[in-house]
Amino acid sequence: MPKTQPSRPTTTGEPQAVRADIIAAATKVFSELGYHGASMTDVASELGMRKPSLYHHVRRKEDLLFAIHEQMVDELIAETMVVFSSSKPPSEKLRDIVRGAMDFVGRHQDGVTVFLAEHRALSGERWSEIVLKRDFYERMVQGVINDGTRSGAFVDMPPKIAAKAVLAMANWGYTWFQTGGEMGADEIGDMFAEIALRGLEVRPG
Amino acid sequence: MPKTQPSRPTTTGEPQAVRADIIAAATKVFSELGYHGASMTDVASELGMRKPSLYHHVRRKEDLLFAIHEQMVDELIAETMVVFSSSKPPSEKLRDIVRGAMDFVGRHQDGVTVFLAEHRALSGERWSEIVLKRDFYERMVQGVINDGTRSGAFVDMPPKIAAKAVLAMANWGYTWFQTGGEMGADEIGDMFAEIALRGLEVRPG
DNA sequence: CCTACCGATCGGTAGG
DNA sequence: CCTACCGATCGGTAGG
Repeated sequence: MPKTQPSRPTTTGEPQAVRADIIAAATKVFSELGYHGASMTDVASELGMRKPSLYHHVRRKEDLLFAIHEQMVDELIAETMVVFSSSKPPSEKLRDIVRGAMDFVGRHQDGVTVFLAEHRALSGERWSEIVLKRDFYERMVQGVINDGTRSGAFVDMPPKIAAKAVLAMANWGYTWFQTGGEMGADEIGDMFAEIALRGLEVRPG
Repeated sequence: MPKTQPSRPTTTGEPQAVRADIIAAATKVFSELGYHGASMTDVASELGMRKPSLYHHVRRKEDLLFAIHEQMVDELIAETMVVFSSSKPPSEKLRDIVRGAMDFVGRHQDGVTVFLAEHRALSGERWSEIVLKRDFYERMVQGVINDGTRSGAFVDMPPKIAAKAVLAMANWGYTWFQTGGEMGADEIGDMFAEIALRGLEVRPG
């Protein structure tokens, strides 16, 4: 009795869904065990397949790590660009940025965990590529803060330090935020934005 | 009948300097390569010895990870207890806490990196032990914020969220602070404390 | 006898 | 998508 041929011996044109599933599985597994603590067998198991089958779709383990990083930073930049390009005043832009950052952490906690804590295994060139984008994001935030300072809305403080302080609140959320916990990411984002704005805004008094 | 006890590799009999050197080496190596990315050979090399010699002093790799965690959290608690137990008002205590936290990051950047990013490899029991101490530290900070809110000095905001926001600034510093950079940890700590206090204090106006 | 340390190798598992 | 493997390296330990 001859067995039926494999239904899908395609080598070109990987279906988008397959790649997305693989990245999603890798994101979950890497965030739980850490990049070096997770094996490709773990990722394959998450997908219901064996390691050699996974290697049919992925060349190297590091490629998955890079794909996760790229996905996260690209999406965060895209969302923040909308805010940055608006005609709102700096204080409202900063509020939207802090809210958006915390919301992003809530929506992509596993991906953010990998992005913020698992970059040491990336090659120098790939890490540089990610750093370039990450710095672009940070410069948008610094720009908003700088605009606020020059318009007299914010206190005079080095925009780099102020941006680090403000983004830290949301970034750090990846270590403790619980989906389905007492408070939602949106509520927490509102409070962080409140603290950040009170901390930076010049108020009459 | 009593026989002479063979000298086992006990922690108590170990010269303090040797153990301190080993923990220092592991801290450096783990922070650079990550716990799983670093081998015991790497740690041994850092000490100028071979791996089996290192194993004469250390039972398991995980013991080193735990020792680093314990050292960091114990020292941070000890330093913060002094501030917490003082008779200063909440706003000044919070300023000292933020300054102290950032200063701690500057003085122990490698150790803080391991403490904040490399805990997944700890066993459940040992991680629970660390979490207990970490939570004790956080409750001190929450207590200061709560005191400030009840005395009318701070705005009314959930102390847990406010503490997360304030501590995030310093914690996040482990990812970007550079010893010998433009600004010292003390200057950055002052600015973070300024943002945190402006963000939480109720000011007339 | 002790310590500190060595070269060699154990059972398993990593990425491929 | 599988079984069957590889060169290397992992954490940990043997005897001397």
